[in-house]
Amino acid sequence: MAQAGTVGRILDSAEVLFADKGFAETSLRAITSKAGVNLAAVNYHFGSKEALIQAVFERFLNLFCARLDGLLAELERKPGSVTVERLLATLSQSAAAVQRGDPQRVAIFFRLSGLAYSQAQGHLRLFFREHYGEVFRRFLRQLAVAVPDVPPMEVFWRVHFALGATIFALSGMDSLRAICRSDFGVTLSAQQVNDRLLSFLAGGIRAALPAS
Amino acid sequence: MAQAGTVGRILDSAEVLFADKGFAETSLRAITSKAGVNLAAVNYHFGSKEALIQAVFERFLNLFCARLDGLLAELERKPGSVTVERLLATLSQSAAAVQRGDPQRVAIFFRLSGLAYSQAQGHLRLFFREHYGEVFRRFLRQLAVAVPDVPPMEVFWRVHFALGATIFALSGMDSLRAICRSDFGVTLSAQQVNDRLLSFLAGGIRAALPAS
DNA sequence: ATACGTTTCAAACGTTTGTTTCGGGGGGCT
DNA sequence: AGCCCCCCGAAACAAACGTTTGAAACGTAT
Repeated sequence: MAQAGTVGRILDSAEVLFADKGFAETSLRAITSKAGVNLAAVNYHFGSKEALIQAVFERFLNLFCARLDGLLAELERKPGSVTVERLLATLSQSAAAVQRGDPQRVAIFFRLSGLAYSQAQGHLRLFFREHYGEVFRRFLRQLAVAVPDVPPMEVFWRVHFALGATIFALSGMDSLRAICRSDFGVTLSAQQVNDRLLSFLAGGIRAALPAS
Repeated sequence: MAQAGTVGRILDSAEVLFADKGFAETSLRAITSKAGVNLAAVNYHFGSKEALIQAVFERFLNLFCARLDGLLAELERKPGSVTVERLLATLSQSAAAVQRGDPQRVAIFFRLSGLAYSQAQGHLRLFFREHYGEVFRRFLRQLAVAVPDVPPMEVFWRVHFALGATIFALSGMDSLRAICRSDFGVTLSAQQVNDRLLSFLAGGIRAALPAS
């Protein structure tokens, strides 16, 4: 992590600090001193703090979406066998693609997503839709095929519900596991939490439609 | 909203601005000028900005938990008929208790919850557990009864997954409804979104257990 | 009317923030 | 060599922030 150039070191430090404290609560001085670079380097290489935040996201999302796009393309070549579980597992695999050696980066990725999702008032939501909306719609399309009993619009809503459950659960997984240990005396691995989450999501996506 | 005393006006303005821009991005000057009070009033009445944030939450959570506690007590008096759907509806009703005349306050409540959950890494979770853990465990106990096939620890995890889905879906409901309108040409009411969410959650909570 | 505790007000405080400036190298090119 | 372009570094910048201050205004009980 310390070998890369100035730009890489800034990104590495920024993503950790952002995930830890939030965007506004992390100063450029904290980032640059952790990265061991000059304060002015951020504005020189990225232009502004906002642009740095966006760059951090881009590095994650490019990895995630590239992997997801490839896996979806594979699945499209063998239709008929796409199930909800397999599609959800595809998302898991894609998320794992962001770790780049450090397994903790998956957690960082989800925490950043949670931050962005709740701050969505501003530029990040538009940015996401503009740059990665295509992959997202591709996923939505395949999922609609996997659950033919659920109308596309219902699938849309359920995917967003699932997104919320995922981001929320995984961004706070550490504290949840601690509570689970103290309340039930059981320590779950990240993989076990992931399995439970996927079961929950699959059940929700396949649930009976509301009365209305 | 402008009739109440200084303390009330500060709280009213603060919750709107916080929900709109986040905690760090909202200055005390913005709050006090919107409330029409002096800047120093916040530190005089609340002590600090952080204490103000906490006070905003307490006002919401007291309403929510009081209502939830009452409804759960009612349900406990007629056991045997408690279903997942009824328990989830109980939560909906409790959330509606925070609106205090203004229906928009429910959305504010959820947006604040989303912000707090993603911003404070577990700290708010601890605060919540300390102050309102009793009500929460009461709910958990009843839910475990309603789904006897799901072990209590699994219920614990699923409730937190459900919490995430709820907070994130409802805190961004406005933009989601806009996307739904543009993608499907359908405008859903808040009630319709709520019904869909509850179906999803019930399906997730009752889902088949993971293989493990 | 006087005295008292509470609340409000304008002003200033000290810090921290993101950003900018300017000077100095280092390596490749003509 | 000289020139150019890219990168780094220390310092300074103005603005915004949360917080504090001390005095004025208030209602109320003596």
